[in-house]
Amino acid sequence: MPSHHPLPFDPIDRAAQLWQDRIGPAATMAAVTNIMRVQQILQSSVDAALRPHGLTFARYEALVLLVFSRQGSLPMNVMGQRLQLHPTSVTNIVDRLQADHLVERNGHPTDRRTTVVTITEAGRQRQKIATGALTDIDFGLVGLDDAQIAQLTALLTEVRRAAGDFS
Amino acid sequence: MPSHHPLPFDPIDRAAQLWQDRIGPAATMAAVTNIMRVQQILQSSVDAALRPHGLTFARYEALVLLVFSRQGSLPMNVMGQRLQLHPTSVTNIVDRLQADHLVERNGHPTDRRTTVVTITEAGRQRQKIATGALTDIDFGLVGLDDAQIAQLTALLTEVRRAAGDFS
DNA sequence: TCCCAATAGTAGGACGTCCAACCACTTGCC
DNA sequence: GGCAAGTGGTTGGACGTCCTACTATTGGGA
Repeated sequence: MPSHHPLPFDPIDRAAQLWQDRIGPAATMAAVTNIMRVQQILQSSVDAALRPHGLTFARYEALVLLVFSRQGSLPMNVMGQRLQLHPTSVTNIVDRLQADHLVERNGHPTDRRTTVVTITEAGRQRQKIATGALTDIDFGLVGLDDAQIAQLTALLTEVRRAAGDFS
Repeated sequence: MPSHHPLPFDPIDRAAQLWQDRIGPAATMAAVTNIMRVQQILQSSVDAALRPHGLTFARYEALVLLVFSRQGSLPMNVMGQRLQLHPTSVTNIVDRLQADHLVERNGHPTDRRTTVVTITEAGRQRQKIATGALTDIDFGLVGLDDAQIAQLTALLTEVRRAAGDFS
């Protein structure tokens, strides 16, 4: 969290009003700015909860993905597809998890281009602890009831679908 | 955009199902993951639209803030409050805008600790052009009608309020 | 069979964000 | 008046993301 004292007004709403006066319809701009800011808030909260456990949200997501996989292992390119990350981001994350002995890199038995990432027992334990820390703070998502959370998910899923994230 | 081919299924929804089976209620996790991913999509779209004009969304927002200010100038700390950025992020952004001759740094007349940032004429022109590029792509926000966009803004504003972003 | 396009992963660099630490200046209080 | 606490901004480092470029390997078609 940028740890600023809260403003006495909503800066996004104020910017939207000025935009409306000076430029034109501001609804889309306001929505996008809201997404950007809420993401930042959630990222901060989640990372703060994970810091004592030596993880970031990006690395935590990778651990969860591996825990959910059948063998506790996946090729790097599959991880990139599921987490929707650039190959270089996967390399970066796996580097750090490996340095922390939470995952291992192994060669693929038949395709020598492919690197298979396997979660270690330490990785499984770390993931469990981290999951507790995150559920304790509700992933930083505050202020909404169950119906509103479902509504939010539905709206954002529609955006992802329209953007061609999946079909 | 990570430029991956779209998956034939929604990876977030799949993760939520596994979470539900193995860990517990997944609604909050799914909502948070959706926000993270949609933010990433929007950031990519917006930055791609701005790249030909030598801007990023962060720098664009700073330019807009200055254009909207009365004198076209604001102290750095005020910029940080309005954009809800860490002081070091403001320094970084102003550095780059200044290197591009889109803003200037000046001393504050009475408080010598304070640095005042002023937009240049080139900055104003760049902002206009960039705004056109962004409105052309609807800020990357696709798939929602006006009512849904308003609904999304309302939900996210509530999250920001509950998180103590403003009062 | 052999070559070439496609695929998997990595290296290096840019960018934005944050934190910790630091210096300069200002303000408040004794 | 002077010192301590607070404020404003920068520097240096960590992290995650992306892009471009590169190597190694695979697989399909001439």
